[in-house]
Amino acid sequence: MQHGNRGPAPHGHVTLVQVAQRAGVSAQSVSNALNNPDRVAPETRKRILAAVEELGYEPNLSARALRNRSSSLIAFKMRPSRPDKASLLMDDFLYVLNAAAVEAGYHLILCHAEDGPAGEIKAYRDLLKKTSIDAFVLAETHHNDDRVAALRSWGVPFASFGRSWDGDDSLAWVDVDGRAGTRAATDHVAAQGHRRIGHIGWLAESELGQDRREGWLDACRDRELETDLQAAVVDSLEAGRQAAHRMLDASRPATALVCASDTLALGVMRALHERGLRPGADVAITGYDDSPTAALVSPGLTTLRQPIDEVGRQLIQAIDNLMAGDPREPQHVLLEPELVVRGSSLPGPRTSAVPTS
Amino acid sequence: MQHGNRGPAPHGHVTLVQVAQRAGVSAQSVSNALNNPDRVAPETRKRILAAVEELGYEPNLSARALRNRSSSLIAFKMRPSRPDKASLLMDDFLYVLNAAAVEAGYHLILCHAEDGPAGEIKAYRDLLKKTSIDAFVLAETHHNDDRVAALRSWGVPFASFGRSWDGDDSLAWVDVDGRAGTRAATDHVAAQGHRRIGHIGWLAESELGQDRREGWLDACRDRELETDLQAAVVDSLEAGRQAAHRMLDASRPATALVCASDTLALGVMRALHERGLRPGADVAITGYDDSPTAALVSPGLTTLRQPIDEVGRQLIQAIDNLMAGDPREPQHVLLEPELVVRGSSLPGPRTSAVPTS
DNA sequence: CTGTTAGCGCCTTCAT
DNA sequence: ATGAAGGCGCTAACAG
Repeated sequence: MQHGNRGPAPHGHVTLVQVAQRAGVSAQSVSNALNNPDRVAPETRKRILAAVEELGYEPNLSARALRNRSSSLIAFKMRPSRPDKASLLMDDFLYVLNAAAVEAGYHLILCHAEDGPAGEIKAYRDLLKKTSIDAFVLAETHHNDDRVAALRSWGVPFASFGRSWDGDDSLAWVDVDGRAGTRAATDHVAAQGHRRIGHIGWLAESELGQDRREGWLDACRDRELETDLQAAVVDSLEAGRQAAHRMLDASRPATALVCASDTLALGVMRALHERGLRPGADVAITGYDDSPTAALVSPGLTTLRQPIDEVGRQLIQAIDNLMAGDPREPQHVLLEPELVVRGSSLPGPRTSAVPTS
Repeated sequence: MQHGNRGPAPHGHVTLVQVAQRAGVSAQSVSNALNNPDRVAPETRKRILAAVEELGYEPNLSARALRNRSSSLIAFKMRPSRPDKASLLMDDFLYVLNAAAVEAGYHLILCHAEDGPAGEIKAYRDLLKKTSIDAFVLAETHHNDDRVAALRSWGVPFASFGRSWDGDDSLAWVDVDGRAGTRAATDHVAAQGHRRIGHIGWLAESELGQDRREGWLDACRDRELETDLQAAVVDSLEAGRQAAHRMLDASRPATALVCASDTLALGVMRALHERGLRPGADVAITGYDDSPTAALVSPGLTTLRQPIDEVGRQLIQAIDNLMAGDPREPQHVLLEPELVVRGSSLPGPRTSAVPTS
C-alpha cells in the first residue's frame, strides 16, 4: 500500500503518472497505449501494459468523465412496484441489464423520479446536469413518448425496452413479440380442444395490450372461433377476477381464458377458486410474462417467458453501437417469447407421478 | 459521440464560473456560499443563491469527485434471482433504497459480481479502483462475513441489511425481527385453535433461519405445544412441498404449518393441492416476506411484511451518519415485521361477500 | 512515435 | 469576507 506522491491516495490508488514512471515513459504515452494503441510503438506498448498489469492500474472514471464528458454510466429509472402486480421482471431485468453493462465496460446508475412522464424527464435532466451520463435505458415506451422527445432534443443516446409504437424508426429498441406470444398461447389452448376462448386484455390505450390482443384474434380467426369473449381492463388482479366471472357467467361461457398478463391470469384463478372450479381441469388459463409467481402457484400458470437476458444484452449492444457513432440505422430487435406450459392450461389432473408444476 | 469537444458544455451545463459572473463574485465565493455558508456575507450569499437558482446550477459530480475523492455514489450488488424463489423484495428494496439515497443527495450504482463472497469482494475492489464510491450497502450478512472484513480493511463506510450475527457491533445494520415475526404467525394460528403446528425452516447454517425458528419455538413453549414437527431445508418450493407431505403423513399430522419464507409456504400449498386439501380450511399456512406472490395466490397467503421502505431509509441514514463522521456508535435498527392475514390461515370458507384475499 | 502544454469543474490553502 | 493560485487524474492538441 504505497501512498501517492502528494496527498493521501486512498486504497492505494494507482495513477497514470505512476504507471508512466514505472515504464519510463510519459503519462500521455500510457494513455495512448490504453486508448489509441496504434499511436504507440508495439515495443513501448508492451512495456507499458506490463507496468499497468503490475501496478494494477485502473483509469479513474471521475477524471475521465471530467475530461471526456463521458462517464461510462448508463442510467435507468425504476418504477415503484405495485402491490397487486405479479410482473416483477424488473428485478431480473435489472440484473441482466447491469451484467451486460458491466461486461461492456459500463455501470448502471439508478434514477429516481416522481410518477409520470414529466417527473421522469425532470429526473433525467437533473441527473445530466449533475454528472455526465453516457446513455439512458427506457422501459415501456408509448406512442408519442415525451421522454423520447426530450432525450433526443438533448442529444443523449438511449435505447428502449419496448418498440416505438409510432413507427419512428430512428430510435433504438428491443422488444418482445406480444402478438406472436398470445397467438401461441391461444393455439395451445385450442389444441387442447377449447372452442370458447376468451381474452382478458388491457385498455385500448395500451399499445402493448393491443398487440397482445391481436395475437389472440389471429389465432381465433385462423380457427374460425368466435371472438365475442373479450375484456379490456386495467392490469390488476381484481380486474382479471371480475372479467373472469363475467365470461364464466355468459350464456355460452368461456372454457379457456388467455390473459395479457400473469396478474390478470391470477385474477382468473382467484375467480375460479371462488367458484370452486379447478384451473386446467375446468377452465384453461394462460398468462403472460412468466413472473416468478407463475411457477409458484398451484397448479403452475402457463405463461409466456420473455427472453429477458437477451433483451438486456441487446439494449446494451444498441447503446454501444450508438456511442461508437455507428452510422447504420439504430437497432430494432424483436424477440420471440417462449410458451411455458404448466398445469393451468392442461385438462388432465396429475396423470404422471411428476407433480403438476 | 463527440469526445474532447472544447466548445460550450452540452445540455446547457452551467458551471461555477458562470454563476459567479452572474452574481458578480468569484467562483470560490459561489463554492463557499454552497458548501461553507458561514464563510460568506449573508448579503452576498443571497445574491449568489439567486444566481444559482436562476441559472439552474448543479455542481458537477465528476469534478467534485475528482477533487474531493467523494462521488456521492452508493454501491449495491444485486443477486441473480432464482427461478423458484418468491421473495422478490429486492425489486421493492432497490426502489426505496434508491429513493432514500436520492433524497439524501446520493445515487445508487449497481455492482456486478461473480457468485460467492470472493467474487463480490473483487467486484467491490474493482469498482473502488475505478471510481470513488462513498459507501456500500450489503445484504444478507452472515457470521464472519468476509465482505465486512474487506470493506472495513479498506476503510470504506458501509451499512448492512441484516444484523451482524457475531455480535460485532461496530458495524451499522438494519434488520427485521424474524423471531418476533414467526412468533406472531404462530400465535395467530394457535389462536385459530391449532395445536399441531409444524415449522418448515431453513438449514441450521442460516442465522436468519435459526432466528425465525426461535419465534416458533417461543410461541409453542408459551402454549406448551409440542415442537416435534419441524424441518430444516433449503429455501425452495420443492423442499417446502416435500416437508409438508412429511408433516401431513405423520401419525399425528400437522394442522398448521408456519414457514420461514413465502417460497416454502407456496411449496406447502402445492402439497395441499396435490392432496386435494384446501389451504386455510383444511390446513393453516403462513409464509414470510409478503412477496408479491403472497397477495396473488388463491387463497391469499398469510405472511409477514417486512417494513422495507423503513429499512431503506434507515440504511441511508446510517450511511449518512457514518459519512458525517458521527462519533457515536454505528446504528443498529431492529424493525418489527407486520403480520398480514389472508385466507391461507383462516378456517372459514368465504363467510362474507368479500372475496377471500 | 513521443513528450509538453493546457484545461475539464471544483475546492483547499493561502493571501489580500 | 473575498479572491488568486494550484492541482485532483486524465487526454486532445500540438509540438519535437
